Amino acid sequence: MISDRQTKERELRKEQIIKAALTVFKNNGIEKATMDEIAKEADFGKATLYYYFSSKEEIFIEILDRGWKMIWESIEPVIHDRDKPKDTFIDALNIIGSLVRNNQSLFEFLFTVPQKMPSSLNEDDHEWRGFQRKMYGVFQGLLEEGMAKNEFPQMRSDILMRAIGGLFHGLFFLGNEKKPMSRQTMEEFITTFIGNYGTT
Amino acid sequence: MISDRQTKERELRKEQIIKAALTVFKNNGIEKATMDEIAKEADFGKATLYYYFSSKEEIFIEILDRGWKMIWESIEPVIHDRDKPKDTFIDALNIIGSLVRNNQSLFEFLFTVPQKMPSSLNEDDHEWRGFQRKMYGVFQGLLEEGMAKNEFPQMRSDILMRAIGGLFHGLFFLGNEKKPMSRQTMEEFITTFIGNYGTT
DNA sequence: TTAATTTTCGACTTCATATTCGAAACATAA
DNA sequence: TTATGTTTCGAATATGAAGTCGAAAATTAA
Repeated sequence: MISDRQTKERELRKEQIIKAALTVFKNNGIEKATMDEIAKEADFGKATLYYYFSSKEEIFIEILDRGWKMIWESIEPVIHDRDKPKDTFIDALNIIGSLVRNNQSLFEFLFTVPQKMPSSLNEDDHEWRGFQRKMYGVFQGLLEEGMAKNEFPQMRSDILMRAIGGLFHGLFFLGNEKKPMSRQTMEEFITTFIGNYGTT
Repeated sequence: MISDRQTKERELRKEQIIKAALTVFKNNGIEKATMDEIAKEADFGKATLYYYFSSKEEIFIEILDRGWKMIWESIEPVIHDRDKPKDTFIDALNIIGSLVRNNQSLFEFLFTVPQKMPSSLNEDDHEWRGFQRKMYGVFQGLLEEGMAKNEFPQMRSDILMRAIGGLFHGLFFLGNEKKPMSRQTMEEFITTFIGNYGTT
């Protein structure tokens, strides 16, 4: 018999573990994010982690699923405005920028860990993959529509995507100082690099 | 007594091992780049690898040292022309682009592995670090001089560096198709993104 | 040809870390 | 209070990969 409250408490404990995992990741880097470390940080015994998650990977997957879902739900409301694709594009980028700013270590995890972990994390059939794909699709669509309207330079949209993706990544995650990039600075960059063509 | 020929043969075998390491890295990803795999690929016994290199890390360091040295020596001849910083900047980028195009997997290693491997690879006192630092210094210097001459947008040069670094990285190493980026496409991007200000 | 030197090797050891086990502590319902 | 279910845990096990060992094979010098 599992009461409502118990379910909630479990949820809370899972949350606690996830948070600890991210803390360890932030403080010690992904390589030191061992189950022992996470357990210590979460203030649980190691075996308890396995009571809540069936594996280390499942913890990571849960973080990815939640994170990408959050990203998707944050941009979803603005992306249907297809009137001025470039503005919409920049709006969406800005939204993601704010998210990153508010929780740098979560997003560093979302954006960089899958590369580093070639385990089954990257298999195509995870929920988060779907959100990621949808997001890329939307951005690329906006680029294409924007090009059609001459709001962007005429280039192969997939390559342009890569370039912008790299740019964004560089802005937020490269370099030593892990200070969050201010909205203003980011907008400056975005408009400088991709905002100098056509209308507006 | 070690003859000249013997020394050369040793060098050759080291080369062979390094090559195998890169092949394994390319085919199976960094995580599967185990000593066993590398040995199999190089067609040596595992212990033989340790006859030539004192550790796995030493193999990686040797790759990094050679690679960054190559990069440095390739751009060194052009970077002293401080007349038109932007042109010099783009020349240097193009040179690196050609190198990457000729040996994608080597440069993927050079540019992405250190991030993924937090071991002592990243300690400051490796030869390759010196070359890397010099290269960044040169690029950043060119950006600053270029800004002074209004050839680049006015921005914090360190952040602009990150952005361009990310952009370059995205162009060559993001996305699925690992086809090399053509020189033409790359130049288009570079000029589109950073070549639209001031003189020419 | 033989002795010394150099090179090669697979089996073994070591080590770090994920995962499991079984028992205890705790909570809940009767 | 007792029986049943839930949660916790540290100690043990399993696994995978780096690195070592001592002997054998190959090469060289005499």
